Amino acid sequence: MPACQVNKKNRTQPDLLGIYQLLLGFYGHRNWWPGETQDEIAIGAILTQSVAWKNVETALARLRDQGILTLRDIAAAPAEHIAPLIRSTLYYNQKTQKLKAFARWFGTTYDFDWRRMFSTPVPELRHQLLSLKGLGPETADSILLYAGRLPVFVIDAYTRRLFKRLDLTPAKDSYPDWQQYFSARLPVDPGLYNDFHAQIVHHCKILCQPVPKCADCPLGHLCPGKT
DNA sequence: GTCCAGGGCCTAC
DNA sequence: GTAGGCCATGGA
Repeated sequence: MPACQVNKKNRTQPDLLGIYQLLLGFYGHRNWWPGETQDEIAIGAILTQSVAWKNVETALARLRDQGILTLRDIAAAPAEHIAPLIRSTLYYNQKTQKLKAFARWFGTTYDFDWRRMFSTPVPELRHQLLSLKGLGPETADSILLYAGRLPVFVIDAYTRRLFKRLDLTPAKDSYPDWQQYFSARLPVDPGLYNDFHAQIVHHCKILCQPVPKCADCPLGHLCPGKT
């Protein structure tokens, strides 16, 4: 029987910090968002919606090739110029509009100045981001955590998959409930939030796939194999 | 050919 | 409030 199929009542379940420490011990510090600048992090956060990161890398490289490196460039470029460059990220017409809407708002509201933007109180800034068309909670929180280094835990499909398998879930399967579940159980630490989420993504790409690779999994003994 | 990948919006009920 | 369709590429 794979380790992750062990009956859950026979398991001793550690807390979330314990899970993080197991992943950290296995994979090492990942401290990450795969983007060079704050502008790239924000662009990548929008482009990665519902698509594998590899496709985002292709799009970012094409944008760079055309000299579109910043949100100021995105705001200035015509939509018909941007769309073909980001074809690899699926729903490219929608994403072009999302990128331009965010870039325009960033320019008019904060003059493309991240420091100015992140001096806004977090709840107010998050509310502003969520009011933009095309930015939902995951994208907004990715920008706050990874571009702004603010203590906002990001919930994504990987996080839900892994912790559902571990049977560590909030009562309700909604974004705010998941976020509250993590926030209430972890110290307020953007560095921890960053690396924990990075560990989850890395772990899910390698081992906690739709068909899990239980034999090599550092969490296998904790996981009842649920999906 | 089929399935799925780091969402979010909109509509119908 | 919630389920389901839509968006529409690329790699396994």
